[in-house]
Amino acid sequence: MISEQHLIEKLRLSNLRPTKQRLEICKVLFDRDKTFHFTISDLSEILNTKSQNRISLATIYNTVAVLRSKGHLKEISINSDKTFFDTNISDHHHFFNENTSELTDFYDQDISKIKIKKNIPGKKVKSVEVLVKIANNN
Amino acid sequence: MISEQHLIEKLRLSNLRPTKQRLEICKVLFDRDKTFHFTISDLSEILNTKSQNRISLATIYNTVAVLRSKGHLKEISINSDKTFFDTNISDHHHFFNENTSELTDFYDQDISKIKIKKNIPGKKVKSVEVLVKIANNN
DNA sequence: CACTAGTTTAGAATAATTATAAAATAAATA
DNA sequence: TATTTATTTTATAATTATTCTAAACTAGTG
Repeated sequence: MISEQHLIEKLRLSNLRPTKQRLEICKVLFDRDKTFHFTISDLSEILNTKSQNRISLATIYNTVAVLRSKGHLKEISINSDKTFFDTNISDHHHFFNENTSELTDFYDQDISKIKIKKNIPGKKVKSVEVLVKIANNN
Repeated sequence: MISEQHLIEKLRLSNLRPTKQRLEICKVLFDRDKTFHFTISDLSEILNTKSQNRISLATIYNTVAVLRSKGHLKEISINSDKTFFDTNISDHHHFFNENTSELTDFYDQDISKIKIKKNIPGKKVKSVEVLVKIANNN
C-alpha cells in the first residue's frame, strides 16, 4: 500500500506535476507487491474498468513514456506487436515462455556476472538485457 | 559465392518451391560473407535497386516469414518499430546502437560465460540472448 | 486572481504488418 | 506434351500500435 503522498513525491522528484490522471496511473503501476509486466492496452483496460473517469489513450501513452524516460519504468526488449513495460527497474532479466508468451523475472543472483569484453569506441553501454527463451520439454 | 543449385537445395529441403522470387531473395540473404541484419524495408530496398523485376512487398514478407519458420532466419528480440532479422541463426548476441538503430554481433569470446542459475521446472532453455544497448557518449 | 508553462484530449496521421482474393506459375499427372 | 492441381505472387485493402496536432484545460507561482 503506497500513500498518495508518496506517489506525489515520486512525481515531483522527477519534475512531473502530480495530476489526477498521473496519480491514477501511478497507483495502478506502483501500488502492488510484485513486478508488473504490461502493455499499453493492458494498462488501458485496467484503468477503464477500475475507474469511472476515463483517461484518454494519448495520456496513457504520454504518461508511460515520461515515466520511462525518468527511469520509473523499463521497456523490455521483446519482439512483439505491442511494447512491453516493466515496473521493476532494477537490473534484472527475463524468461520468455514460448508456449504461453509469459514473462518471468530473474535477478543478478540467478545469473553469473556478465562482463562484456568488447567495446565500441565512442559509445557507452546503456543497458545489458538477457532474454532466456524457454519452452516445454516435450 | 553460393551456387543457385545450392539455394534450390536449401529451399527444397524445407519443402519450399524454388521460385524466381525466392531465389532472388535468398541470394541477397545468404550469398554473403558476413552476417546480415535487416528489416523488411532494408531487404525491399536492396531488392528493388539490385534487380529490374520488382518483387512485391507481400512476397518479401511471406518469404521472410517462411524462411524464419523453417529456421533459416532468426528474429531478433529488440523493441523497435520494425522487426529485425538475422541470417546468423547460431547462438550469439548483439549491440544495438540507439542513435542509429544499427546492430552489431558479438560472440561468446566477447562476453564472460553466461550461466543461468535458476531453472523453471518442466521447461527447457531454447536460447539465451544478450542485448547490449549503446549510445553516444555525449 | 491572473499568468504561464505544462498537461490532457479527441481525433487525424503515420507506418508496419496482415489479410484477401484473383492471376500466375511450378509440379504432378495423364 | 497437355492438362490439372496446389502453391505462390501480387495489388490493394484492412488492421493496428503508436505518434502527432492543436485546442482546451489546469497546476503552480507571484
